[in-house]
Amino acid sequence: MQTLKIEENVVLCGHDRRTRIVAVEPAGRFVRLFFRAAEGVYFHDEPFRPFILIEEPALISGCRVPCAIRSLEGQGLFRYQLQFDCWADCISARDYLLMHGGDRAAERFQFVADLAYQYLVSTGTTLFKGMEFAELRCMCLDIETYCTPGFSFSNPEREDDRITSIACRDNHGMETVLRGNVLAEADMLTELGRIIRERDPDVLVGHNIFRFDLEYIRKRAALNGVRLNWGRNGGEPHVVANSRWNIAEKVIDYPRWDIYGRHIIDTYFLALHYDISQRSLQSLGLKQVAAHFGVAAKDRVYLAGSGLSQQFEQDPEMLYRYNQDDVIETEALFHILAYPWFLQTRMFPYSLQNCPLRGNATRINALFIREYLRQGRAIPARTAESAPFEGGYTELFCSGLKKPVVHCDVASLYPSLMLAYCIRPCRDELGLFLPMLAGLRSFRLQAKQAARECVDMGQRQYYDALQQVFKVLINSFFGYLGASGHNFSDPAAAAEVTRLGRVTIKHMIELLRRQGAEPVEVDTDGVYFVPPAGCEQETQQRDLVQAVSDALPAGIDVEMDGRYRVMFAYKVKNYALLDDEGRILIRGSSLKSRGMEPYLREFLQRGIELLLTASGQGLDGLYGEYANRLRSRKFEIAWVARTETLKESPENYQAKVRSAKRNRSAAFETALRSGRRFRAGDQISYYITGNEKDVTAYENSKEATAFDPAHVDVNVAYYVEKLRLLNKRFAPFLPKEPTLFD
DNA sequence: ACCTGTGGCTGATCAC
DNA sequence: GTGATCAGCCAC
Repeated sequence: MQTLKIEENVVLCGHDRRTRIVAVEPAGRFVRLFFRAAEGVYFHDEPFRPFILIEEPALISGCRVPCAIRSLEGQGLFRYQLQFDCWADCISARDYLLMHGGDRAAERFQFVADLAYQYLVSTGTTLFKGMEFAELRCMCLDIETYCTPGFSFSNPEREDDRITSIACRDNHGMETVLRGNVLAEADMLTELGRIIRERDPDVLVGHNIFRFDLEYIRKRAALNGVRLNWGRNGGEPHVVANSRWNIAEKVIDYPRWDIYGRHIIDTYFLALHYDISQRSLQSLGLKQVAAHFGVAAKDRVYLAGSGLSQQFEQDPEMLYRYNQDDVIETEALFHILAYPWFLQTRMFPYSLQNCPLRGNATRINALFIREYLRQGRAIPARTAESAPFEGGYTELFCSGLKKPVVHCDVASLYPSLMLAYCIRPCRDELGLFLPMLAGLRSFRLQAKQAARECVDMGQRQYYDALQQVFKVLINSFFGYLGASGHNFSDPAAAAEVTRLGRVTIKHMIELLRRQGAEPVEVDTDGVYFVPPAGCEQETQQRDLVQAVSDALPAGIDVEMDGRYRVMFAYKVKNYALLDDEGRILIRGSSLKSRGMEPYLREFLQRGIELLLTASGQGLDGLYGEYANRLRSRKFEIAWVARTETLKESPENYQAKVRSAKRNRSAAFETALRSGRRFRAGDQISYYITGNEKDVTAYENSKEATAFDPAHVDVNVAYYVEKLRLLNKRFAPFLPKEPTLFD
């Protein structure tokens, strides 16, 4: 087996081979590097010159801060690298440039306010080289809190509320629950600090640790007069900034915490990352995510969130077990979800904590900057906001039930087009883009091959995770090209890639038609089609797809991706499939959105099953069953409640409503009425009250947690109407009913 | 102080 | 009622 020599690729992995660095932190005029050795962690300090990239030295000429100027070669806008003696000088110079650069000051220089990034970029070092994931010491942390009766959430500022239990566990055998009925809260916090310093973890892990545990602990520590000396310099965990994390269409507001010498990883964020690409999680709660990955704690204790306080008073040992189960699951999730980030931290100039918080394009941009600076080359200006460009070709040729159906697609369409037609960013003078892409693709193939050949399970997992990481990066190259605000992106080149994509897929459809196939649905890089008569065998279908592939240009390969007994083609990007094993696959937001109330989602799923397996026979009965259940009011409130993610804070929403920038919405109105503080990224479940089917939702919504089974205020008419409308969607696809006129 | 892209469907709300 | 617009979620 050929070994993967990815670390020899200086563009992808940096040009410095130093190993076992686990943290980079400021230390006056130096940086302090922390190394993990067999006997523990040691550090040494190194001189460090933080930098600002700039158009011309004249911009800084009036600034008294001492700096060296390094000239960079090439046509890029930023032709000079200012180098400072220390971080504070660098910040002063940045402020000077902002003050004296005129209207477009921010465009005339480039500064990244991340010390570790700057050090790693300018030295070509990365963290964790030469280390196994298991050597990284991580400690999971979870607290339980007491909530004064009458309130639905614990508040650290309320007098009687407090921490009742702290569970921690590291990956080297330490496991403890600090008990709130034995220790005073102050002693719990002091003991927690002692454990952290003694175990000296590189990573502190928690589920929702950013938005809950750290905040709560800090407030209770302040009230109790306990100093949280958790850092490797004895410093306290502190909020650097209130930050905002954008991932896909989601926005999350969170306080960015820092602990000197350690990384903080929130498995909630990692789960969200996973869900954005897989869309398979029911919820992002610890228990649901753990169940999804099959790592729920053995004999897990389940306690309802609202009952934790009573549990503490009546039988605290049960609460401690529950708390302990939480950290067991958090650790299991960390091992699954953080591994790809550990691998990426060995490549990109970011800390483990920051790597998942940066977007794909930002991380790719950092690779360019690192290599350009190493070669002493000027950096182009960040791409301006570009006009929107056309994307992939989509079309539904016919709707309804089709059988049988084959799916074929072009293997990684956009990367293949960029490589086959040499499409690259115009300002990449060193020509890094395509070799990087080709390198990643070759490494991915090698990693996949290695994973297949591996006998050792650990090795196989390593190669498998590695190839997944490469896959994500490869696919991000197109996104990078089309993005604005990065130094080497080029939206015009991205538009050319999508244009070639449309040409390619249309050519493919034409070739399929010539073979007698009937295309049903096409989306960007793949086609569902009914094979021609006499092409029922899998081998025949493979041959057909191969013929199409052979007729396309070299480097553009079409693969058979799946074959199905029946397809329900509803609309573009919305369809359902029945495969040979009888499994049903549902795609598209109109057929399986999580924004849909559970009873509707369930009804739709069962309806689609009837459609695919029995041409829709039994749908009337199904409708009756659901309507009756609604009318009987015999259901949990969650069955009809809608759960939405708030994309902004309620205050922000109110401001927009006031200035008529947006309409009112039930989710926000419910959040505002709750009296609780909601942040962007929080979820809320609500149901509709009243008696009329067409009530205004935002005036008649109630939070699901406030549901009192005693008053039955659920608006059944409203929910039956929604069911009726959903049921009507099936009508066009059912066999024609005989009517009086027939 | 932060940011990968476009295309499409649905429901809620609001102006007309 | 109808159409426009926005927000949310999803496919690729």
